[in-house]
Amino acid sequence: MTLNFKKPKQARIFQHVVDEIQTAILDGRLKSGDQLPPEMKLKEMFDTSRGSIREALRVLEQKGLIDIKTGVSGGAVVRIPDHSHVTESLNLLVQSQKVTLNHLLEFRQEIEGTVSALAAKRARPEDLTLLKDLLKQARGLLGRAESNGDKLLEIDTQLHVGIGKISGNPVFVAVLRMVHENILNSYDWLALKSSYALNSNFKDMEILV
Amino acid sequence: MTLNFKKPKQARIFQHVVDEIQTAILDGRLKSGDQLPPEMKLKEMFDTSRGSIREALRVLEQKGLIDIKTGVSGGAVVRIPDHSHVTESLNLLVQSQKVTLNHLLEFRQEIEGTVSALAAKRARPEDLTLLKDLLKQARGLLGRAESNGDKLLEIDTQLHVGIGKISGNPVFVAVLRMVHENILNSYDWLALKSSYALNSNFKDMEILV
DNA sequence: AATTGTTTAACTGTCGGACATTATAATCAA
DNA sequence: TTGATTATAATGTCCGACAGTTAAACAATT
Repeated sequence: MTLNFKKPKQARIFQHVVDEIQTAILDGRLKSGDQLPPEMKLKEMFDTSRGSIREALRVLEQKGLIDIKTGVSGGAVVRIPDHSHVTESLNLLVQSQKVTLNHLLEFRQEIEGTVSALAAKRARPEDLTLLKDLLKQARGLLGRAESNGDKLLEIDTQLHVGIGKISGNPVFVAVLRMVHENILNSYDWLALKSSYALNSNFKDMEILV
Repeated sequence: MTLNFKKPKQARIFQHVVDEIQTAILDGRLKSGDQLPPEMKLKEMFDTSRGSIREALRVLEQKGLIDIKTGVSGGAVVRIPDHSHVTESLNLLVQSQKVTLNHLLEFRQEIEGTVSALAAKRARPEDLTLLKDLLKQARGLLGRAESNGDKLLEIDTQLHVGIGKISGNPVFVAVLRMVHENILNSYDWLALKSSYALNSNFKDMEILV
């Protein structure tokens, strides 16, 4: 037995505030778009100081759970959480070289293989025609290989995330989005536009169409 | 074109402090383990108030870039980055997206299949013996099926996340952790201890041992 | 000499008050 | 109606004070 004691980590008031509000958001008592009370009100509700409330709000903001506006009728608004914050924290790992581009590519490769198989079982006809169309566009752009990098990127994203959607499992969508965006971030994409990467990029989708 | 304007989002001092310190960490001027100056010193260095410094520290802490200790010679210490914060924000994203337990179970099933295959290719002998031992313990506990739920959970976690580690790809580890934690959250785990779920729980590991 | 107990001081944690800045909403003018 | 002006409710920022925590230095006890 390695005797794994954990330090109690001194309870801090702002942390309690964070937990309360976060729980309220996650279990639906606060829905996205809802306004939180102003800081002075929160300060009273939690019986604490404005400073502690503000520290809690900074954390919730960083977690992507609220947005904050200044001015009259401003304040904290519960946010629709999107993938951008996950992407950002994965990006931190990439930048600190804890995760490499190869890790990301390998992960995407593997996961797209399985999700494609799933998607194949569940795809409706209109899904397939959409995919087929996207693939056609992508190949067209690849053939020319000039200025249309932006358009290609857009289609690329739609393809990679699209199969997640077709699979019907939102967990795949979230994970695919996160990885995809980070790959885009760390790629010198244009330099590799005509390389092997793009030619094998859509490999897993082929089985679908 | 969807006309994607972005609001300037009013520069805030703490945000500037966050950016400066984060950049210093990411480009290596601050290495993990390094101590940041105490709040009073930072307040002078950035020519601002202690409150703004503290808000910045809360954000950096939430991002997983620093740890903070109280007491003499305490303060902010640059952290070894790990995947736990990716896991946490993935958790938030998944939890806020109407994900069902079935989605999670399906996702885990699929991803563990692929990651196991990867792990099989890369496992060193000591990895295998460790896995084998864990499996043995798990089966032992399952056979008895009494009080040792906690111990079983611990082994369960080590198994599910362990193959990610063996695969050598930290992205898998983060994602596996996320799925595992979320499954534990939504389960009335104890009620299902002896059900199908646990018996097929380790299926994908079998190919390894 | 090696524990155990005590004090010190350098930190973070918390509070209250004040004023600056921002941007909505109400008011008034054209 | 429209446009400019003003109030005002909120966040953003600063300061000063004290409480709580703990590593380290020191003293006492065996």
